[in-house]
Amino acid sequence: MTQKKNIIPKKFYERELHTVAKELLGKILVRKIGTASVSGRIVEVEAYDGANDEASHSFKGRTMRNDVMFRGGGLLYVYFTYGMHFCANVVVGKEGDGKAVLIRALEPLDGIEQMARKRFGRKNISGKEFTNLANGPAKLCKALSIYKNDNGKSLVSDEIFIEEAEPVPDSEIIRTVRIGIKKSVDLQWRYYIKGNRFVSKK
DNA sequence: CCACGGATTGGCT
DNA sequence: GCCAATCCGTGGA
Repeated sequence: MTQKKNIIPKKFYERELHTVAKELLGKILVRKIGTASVSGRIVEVEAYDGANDEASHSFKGRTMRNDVMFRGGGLLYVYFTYGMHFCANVVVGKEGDGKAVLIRALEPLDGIEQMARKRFGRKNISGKEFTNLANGPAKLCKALSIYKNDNGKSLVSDEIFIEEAEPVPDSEIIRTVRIGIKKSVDLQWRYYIKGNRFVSKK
């Protein structure tokens, strides 16, 4: 099938930060690489707010690095960290807001052999390696070939987009503190699907 | 199973 | 200079 799928429209991303974060759970992130398609179900996210959130890249205002976060909902914000990793965010809200949702983990769906090659250099992998394909923010970027040149791209496009899917009921969503930050550590702005094998950390 | 530290670049003080 | 929205290998319990 080369038919257009149900790509989530820009309006979805322009709503309230935590509403968008929770509703992103269960949706499908799709990356087209040539004629191939690589995709995964979003199972873990974190919200970052420009205001009252010291852990957010946007907290201290607009700079060259975080500019995409301020351009309004529906864009991909990719940042480079620890000298070697990329992480992908969905920009949320209106122009000037500086809000985004970090995609922290995917359940691999299509293009699993492609992901395996990107992550481990071969197409045949163990069960443990399968669990490890995209269960972290930098791992999923490597699996989907998301790099710095993808920063600022529209998610309402043919190349990289998020597909509609059945919403995950509130009873299946765990809300807890974010991972790997040293500021605003008490905000419970991390959301993940209860019991999912591909969540990075319980 | 868990804890720890090295890798390695670029943005900001 | 400092240190980061991370990952992986190593070493010990």
